[in-house]
Amino acid sequence: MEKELDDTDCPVTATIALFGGRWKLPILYILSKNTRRFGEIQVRVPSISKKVLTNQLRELEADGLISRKQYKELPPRVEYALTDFGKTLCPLLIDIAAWQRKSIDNLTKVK
Amino acid sequence: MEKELDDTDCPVTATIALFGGRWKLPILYILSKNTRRFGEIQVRVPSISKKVLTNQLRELEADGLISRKQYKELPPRVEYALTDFGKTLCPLLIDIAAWQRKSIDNLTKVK
DNA sequence: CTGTATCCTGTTGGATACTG
DNA sequence: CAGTATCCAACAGGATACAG
Repeated sequence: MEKELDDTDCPVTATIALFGGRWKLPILYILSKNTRRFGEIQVRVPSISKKVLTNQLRELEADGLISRKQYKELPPRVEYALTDFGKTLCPLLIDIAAWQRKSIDNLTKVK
Repeated sequence: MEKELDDTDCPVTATIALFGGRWKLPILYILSKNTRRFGEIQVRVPSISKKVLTNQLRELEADGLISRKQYKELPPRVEYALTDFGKTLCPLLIDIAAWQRKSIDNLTKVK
């Protein structure tokens, strides 16, 4: 009866690896609303540098959560969107946002 | 109509700050099952050092998600448990675990 | 048992400049 | 516009030793 985490500890850890990055959840949330260009994402994630944003996007792409479509134009245009797999996270994003709204008192109280 | 993240981007970020640490979600999950002593947690979170575990526990405590009860015994005993506030995260933990189970194929595929 | 203190290394992330 | 390249500082995290 000491096996209670074999099914959910490692899984939880694996999931965290997907969107545990400091900016990944916000990015996923933004893309859940709209396909967005690089600059649009950057504007919507305050105080993230191009370097870090690039890195986070690459990781999300490598994990199959988002897609990257590059248009061969001048000036260049790149659009990011959730993949079908990434879209399966949307309910979770909504739950997290709902939990936060419910708990905002506690959050601000501690701060 | 460009306000879609004022309500949920920052909130998501704030929530991530609570359990975004690499080990926090596993720790919370473990404590959602049982009150646990320091050593018990350490055994159940593979390859976490005492230093990091201590740090994560302190942060979770500071955020009001877990409580720390120290017994003045020899040898010392310390028990960690979810606070009422921490318990409100349980449904979220369950959702995350459920999502992972549903998506394990994609997860292993990408790896 | 439950930590703290110290040292040390690797990674992360900011600033800046540059490219196609 | 959408990055890449480079340098650098700060912090995270492991190993080890020690303490109450």
